[in-house]
Amino acid sequence: MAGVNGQAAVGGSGTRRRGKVLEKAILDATIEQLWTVGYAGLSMEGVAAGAGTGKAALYRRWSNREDLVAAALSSVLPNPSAIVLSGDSREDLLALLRCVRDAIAVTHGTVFQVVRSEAAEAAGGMMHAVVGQRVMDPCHEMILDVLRAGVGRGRFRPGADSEMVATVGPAIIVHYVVHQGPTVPDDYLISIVDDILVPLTAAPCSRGAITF
Amino acid sequence: MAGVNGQAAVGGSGTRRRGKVLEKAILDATIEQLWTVGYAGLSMEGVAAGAGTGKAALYRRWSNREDLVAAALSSVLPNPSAIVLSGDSREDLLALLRCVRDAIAVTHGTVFQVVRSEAAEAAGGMMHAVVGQRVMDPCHEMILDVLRAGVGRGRFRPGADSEMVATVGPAIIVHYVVHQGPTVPDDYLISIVDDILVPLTAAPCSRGAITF
Amino acid sequence: MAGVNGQAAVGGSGTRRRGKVLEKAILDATIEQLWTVGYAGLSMEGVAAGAGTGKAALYRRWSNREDLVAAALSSVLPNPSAIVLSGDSREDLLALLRCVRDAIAVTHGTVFQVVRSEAAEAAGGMMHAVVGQRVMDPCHEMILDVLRAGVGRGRFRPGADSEMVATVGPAIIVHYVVHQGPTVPDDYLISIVDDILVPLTAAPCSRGAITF
Amino acid sequence: MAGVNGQAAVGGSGTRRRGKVLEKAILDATIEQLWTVGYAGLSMEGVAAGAGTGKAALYRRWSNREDLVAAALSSVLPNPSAIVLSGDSREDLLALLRCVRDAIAVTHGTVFQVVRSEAAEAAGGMMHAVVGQRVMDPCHEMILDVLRAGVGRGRFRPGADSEMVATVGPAIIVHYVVHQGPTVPDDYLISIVDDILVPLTAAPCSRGAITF
DNA sequence: CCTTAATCGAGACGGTACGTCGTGTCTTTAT
DNA sequence: ATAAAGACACGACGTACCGTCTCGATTAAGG
Repeated sequence: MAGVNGQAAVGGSGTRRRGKVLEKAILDATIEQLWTVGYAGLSMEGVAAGAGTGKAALYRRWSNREDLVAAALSSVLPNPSAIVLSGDSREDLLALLRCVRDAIAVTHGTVFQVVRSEAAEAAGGMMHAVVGQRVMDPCHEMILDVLRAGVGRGRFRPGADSEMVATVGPAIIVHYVVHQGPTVPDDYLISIVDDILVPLTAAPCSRGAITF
Repeated sequence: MAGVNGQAAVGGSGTRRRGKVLEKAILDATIEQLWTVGYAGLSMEGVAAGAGTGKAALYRRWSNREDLVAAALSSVLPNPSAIVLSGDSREDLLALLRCVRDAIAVTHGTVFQVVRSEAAEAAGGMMHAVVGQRVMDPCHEMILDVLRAGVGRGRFRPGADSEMVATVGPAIIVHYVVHQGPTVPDDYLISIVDDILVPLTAAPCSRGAITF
Repeated sequence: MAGVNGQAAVGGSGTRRRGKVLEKAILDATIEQLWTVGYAGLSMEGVAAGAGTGKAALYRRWSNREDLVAAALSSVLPNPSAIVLSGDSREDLLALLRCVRDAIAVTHGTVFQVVRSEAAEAAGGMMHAVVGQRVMDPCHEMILDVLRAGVGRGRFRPGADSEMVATVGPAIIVHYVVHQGPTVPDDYLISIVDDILVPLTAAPCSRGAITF
Repeated sequence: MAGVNGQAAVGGSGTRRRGKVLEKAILDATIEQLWTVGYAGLSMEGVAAGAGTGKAALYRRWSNREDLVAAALSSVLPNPSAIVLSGDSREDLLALLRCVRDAIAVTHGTVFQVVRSEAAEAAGGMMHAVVGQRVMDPCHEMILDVLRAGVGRGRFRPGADSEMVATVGPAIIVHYVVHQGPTVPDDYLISIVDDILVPLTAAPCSRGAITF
C-alpha cells in the first residue's frame, strides 16, 4: 500500500525526489487513497505516508485536502476537447455523454462524495469546480453546438438547442451516479440518447401525413 | 476512575429532558448546525453543546454523524404523499417537481454536501438514502403515475411513461443544485416542465384527430 | 476529518516550546496539579491545559497517568547519594531518615495516594517503584552501611547490621505518613533514632571492657 | 463472573432481594471486583452488574466508591478482640502481628492501593480509616498492653512500653506489603519478633556477669 | 570544486473532535 | 416503598488528524 513509487520510505534509498517527480508521486498516492479509503477517509498524513514523503511537501504545494484532491482529480480527468465530432448528431451526443460518464468514473465518484461543502466554496479550486470546469462545462457547450447544428440543418425541432436540453443528458448521468453508483453502463447512455434526446429534439410531425 | 465530579445539570430548566423531548432538541440543534456551519463543520460535540446535553445522549440514539444528520433531515423533509393530484398533468408534474426541490432546499443542500461516501454506504440509514426513500423515490413513482395516466388518456405519446422520462425532471433539479446551489427558482421548474417534459411526452402530431 | 481549524498557538510566548523545555513545563504542571487537586483529581487534560499544551505532547512521552506522575515525582526527589556520611552513626542515621522523610514530603504523600495498584504493577516505571529505586533503596543500603560500620567498630552489637534493622527506620516513617499525613516532624525522626535504633543496636552491657 | 449470588441477572427469577440479603450480595460483588480488577479498576457499574442490581441500590446505601469499598472491606476484616492473649509475650506479639498481616492480606492489599487520597479524607468512612479503626488501632493498643505487662514483670527493659516500640512491628509489615506485595510470610513475622522486638525490649545485661 | 540556498524526509507541536466509559442523579416500571 | 433498569448531564480517557513549525540531510545550482 505505502510507496506508490519504487523508492520511497526504504530508508537510505540513495536518491531523494524533488519537483515534478515528487509532485507526481503525491498525486498518485492521493488517487490511490481515494480508491482505497474514499474521500472521507483520506488524510494528509495518509497521503504523505503513501507517497513516502512528509506533510510539508504537501502543504507547500496545496493549502488543504480539498486543493490536493482537486489537483489529483485534475490529473486524471479526460479531456473533452480531444473529442472529434463526426457530424452524426446521435453519435456525437453519445460521445459527449461518454466523456461525462468517464469523468465521473475516473474519479470513482469522488466528486459526489463531497459536493458544495461550504469549506469547498471558500477555497478557489474545489474539487467540484475542477470537474465542472475541466469536463462538464466544455461538454455542455459541445452538446449545445451539436444541438444547434441539428436545428440548423432542420434535423431537430426549433428550440431544441436550449440550455436546458443540453443539460438533460449530463443531469441524468449525474442522477444515476448519485443513486446507483459511479459506474454508468453504456446501454444507459444509449438509452438517454434514444429515449430522451431523440424524442426531445425530434422535428414535430416530421413526415406529416405518415402519422395520419 | 474517570469522571470524578458528578454535579447534575443546573442549567435553567427545572427538569431534565428525556425521550422524545430530548430527541427533538437534538435534531433541532443538528439542523441549526447544518445551517450555520454546514455538514463538514458539524461535530457531535457541537450538536451536543447546542442541544444542552452530552455526547452520550447522541451516541445512544445514532451511531455516528451520518445517522444523526440523516435523522435530522428526515424530521424536516416534505411528505410527497400529501400531494393531491389534480388530474391536470402539467400541474401535477409541477407539484411533484416542487416537492423534490423543497426536499433539497429544506436540507440546505446538505444531501449534496456529502453524497455516496463509503462510510455512508456502510451505514444503513445514510443521509442520501433518507432523502431518496422519503422523497425522491415516492416522487419518482408519482411522476410515473402521472405519465401513465397521460399515456392512458392519449394525451402523451406511447412510451412516454418510461422510467427514464420520469427521471428527467428530478435529474435536472439535482444537476441545478449541484452546480448553482440549493435554491431552485420556481421559473426553472416551470421551464423544466414546459421545455422538456411537454415536448418529451407530446403526442406525435398533436394537432389532429388522432388524439382521440 | 476531525480537527478542522488549525490556528497556531498564539498564547503569549513567541516561539513554540520543544523537547526538554516543554517536558519541564509539563512536569511542573503535573507537580502543581498534584499539590492542588491531588493524585485522584489529576487528569491528563488538566495537566495539558496547565502546561499550555495538548494531550498528544503528554502521551508522546508517557503512556498514561502513572508514568507521567512517576516522571514528575522523579524530577523533584532528593538524591541520597548527595549525603556525606560523617562517621557519627547517630547523625548519619538521622540524615538518612531525613532523606526518606523528604522524599515523601516533596511528593506531598502522593506515593501513598496510590500504591501497588494493578495498573501500576503492569507499568514498568510506576510511581512507587520510582521512589523506591531513587530514594528508598539507596537509603536502605546506606543505612546498612552505617550499621555495618558500627558493628565493625564494636559500637553496635553483632547482628545489628541486618536487613530488618535497616528497614525499621523507613518503615516507621512510612507508617507515620500513612496514618498521620505526609509531614513528619524532625522530633519524630530523632525519636526513631534514639528510642528504637539506639536500643536496637546497643552493644550488650555497653559499659565494660568487652567493647574492645 | 456476573452474579455472585445465584439468582441475579437471570431475568424473571421470581424473587427480588431486599435489605440485608441485597446488601450482602453487593458487598460480596465488591470484594470480588477488588480481587479481580483491583481498586483502580473497580466501578460502581461493575459492582452493580456483578451483584445483579442497579446503581441506585448502591448509592442508596453508600455515597460513593470509597464508602462502598470501606464497607466491603469492613465485612471481611479480622477481629483483633477475638485474640486471647496467653501471657507469653513472644507468642502474644506474634499473634497480634499475624492479625495485622491478615487484615492486609484479606483485603488483597487494597488498603495500599489508595491511601490518603484527598477525596478519601473528605469522606468520613474512608477505606484506610476503616482498617485503621477496626484492626490497626486495636492491635496497636493490645501490643502496648503486652509491652506494659512485660515491663511490669521485669522481662522487658524500662521504657520498652512506648508508642513507638508498639509501632515498629506493624510498621515493618506495612513496609513489606508496600514493597513486596500483600502476602507476608509467617517467617517474616517471626523474624520481626525475634530480630527486632526481642532485642529492642531486652532488659539490659539481664544476667549481669554472664556477658563478662 | 566547493559553497550556498532550497527543499526534502521526518516528526514534534498546540489544538479539535472522535467514540467510549464511568460518575452520581433522576425516572420509570414492576414487584 | 423499594428493586431493577437505565437515561441523563458531565468529564476524562486515549487516538487520529489538522495545519504549523523545526531540524538535520540531501541536492541542485552558482561562483
